[in-house]
Amino acid sequence: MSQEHNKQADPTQERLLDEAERLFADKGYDGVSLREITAAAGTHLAAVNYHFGSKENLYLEVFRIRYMERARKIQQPLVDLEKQEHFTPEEVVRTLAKAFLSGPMTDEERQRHSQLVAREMGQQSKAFQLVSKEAMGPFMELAIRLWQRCLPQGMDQERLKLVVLSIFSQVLYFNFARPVVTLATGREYDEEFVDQIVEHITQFALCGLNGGNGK
Amino acid sequence: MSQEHNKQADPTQERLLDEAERLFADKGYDGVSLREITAAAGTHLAAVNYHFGSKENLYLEVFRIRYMERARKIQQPLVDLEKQEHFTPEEVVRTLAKAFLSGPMTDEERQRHSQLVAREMGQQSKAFQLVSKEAMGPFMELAIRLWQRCLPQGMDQERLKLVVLSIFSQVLYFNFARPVVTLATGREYDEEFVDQIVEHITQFALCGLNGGNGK
DNA sequence: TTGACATACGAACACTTGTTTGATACAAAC
DNA sequence: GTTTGTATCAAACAAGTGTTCGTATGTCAA
Repeated sequence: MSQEHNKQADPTQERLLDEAERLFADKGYDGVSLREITAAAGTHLAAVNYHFGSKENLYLEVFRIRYMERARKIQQPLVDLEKQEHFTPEEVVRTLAKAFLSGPMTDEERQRHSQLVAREMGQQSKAFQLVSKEAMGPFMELAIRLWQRCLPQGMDQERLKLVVLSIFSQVLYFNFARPVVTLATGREYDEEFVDQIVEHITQFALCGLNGGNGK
Repeated sequence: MSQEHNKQADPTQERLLDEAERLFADKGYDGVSLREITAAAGTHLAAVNYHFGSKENLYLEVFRIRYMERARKIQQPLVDLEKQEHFTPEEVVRTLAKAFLSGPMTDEERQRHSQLVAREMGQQSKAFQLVSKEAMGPFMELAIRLWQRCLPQGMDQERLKLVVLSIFSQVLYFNFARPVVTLATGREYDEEFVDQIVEHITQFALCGLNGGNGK
């Protein structure tokens, strides 16, 4: 029945990674059991240790594979922007905000992405080291390069780093702390509201960039 | 030996709340066991169920008592500011940022405060409902009232809410995601750096307030 | 002394946790 | 056919989980 003689379309490993990511993002590492994950993936308990060795390694693989793949997708628009000859600071900020808040992924994926990383930001775990080295570090350097190229006046790198962190804190927050945002504003995360948030962050950061420099 | 015949100076309940808060902030609800907490508090396992009924209720009491007490302390400077006759938007922002980042509490307390609430922001738990209703809601209304009084031009409440959320995201992030900030900037959280962060957030937000409005 | 009450503590409870083992099925290679 | 390797699954493992129970200890009032 199958097109080819090789493995089926959606092998156990993939299903395990999918369900593990979903549940880890929802409840955190300690909040999910392997039985819950394997049941959701439609397989048996021992499959985790067979395919991934341990629970901790399954968690890390979620970051190495699923998380990093999305991180690259998110950075892509900024990578493309760098290839252009001219661009404005406003374009950089808006591209950045859009990439995190209304990029090509589904809404659920974006939320997962932020939830996963937000859980790791507070402590220095292996997952945190991976993310900060492979995703956040390069991302930060890229953003700084872009602004240093297009800002009319030079701005010292130290202040630029704080700016990047401020923007990053906002896109992260508006993604993962949705219950707070919804409660505070009374707005659901429909397309209109997300566009509004992107515009808000863009203006907010842009003024911070220009105004702070002028002072 | 004791001064009085009543309870000792630091009763079991208090020690339990202290250690529970510290460990919950560090490892999250599911990451800590009652045995770990009771051992740290120098008492026995059954003490938790005797004094608090259950693990979940101990967790909630940490928020009801320890967290809320600090939340009031943090809001106090803004409450005081509201009593004054005149103040500038810049004062509001700086007071707000200072309250969260360099207030009267110890540095460790501030970190705990942010870690605890950051863990709850993603989901709609009982602790989240408590915090958002008793602390974040009033805090947000207070900040909006202050700005509406002192901003030269009126600003619609909807945009003001987004501004408050943006500022809040930054103070939260710079407190609880310290590993990221330290890694990105190479700076430790000494007094000088904290002052720098406060100043950064102040300028950043202030420009966002004025600039965004003029557009 | 007697009784009542709050607190402290050890031991056990029933249950869940991550991990391991051994058996089974199935396909490809020799 | 035999062997080899991969994948699946049930069952059990030891360790850890939150909770409960019974009892001891101390203090204060009658």
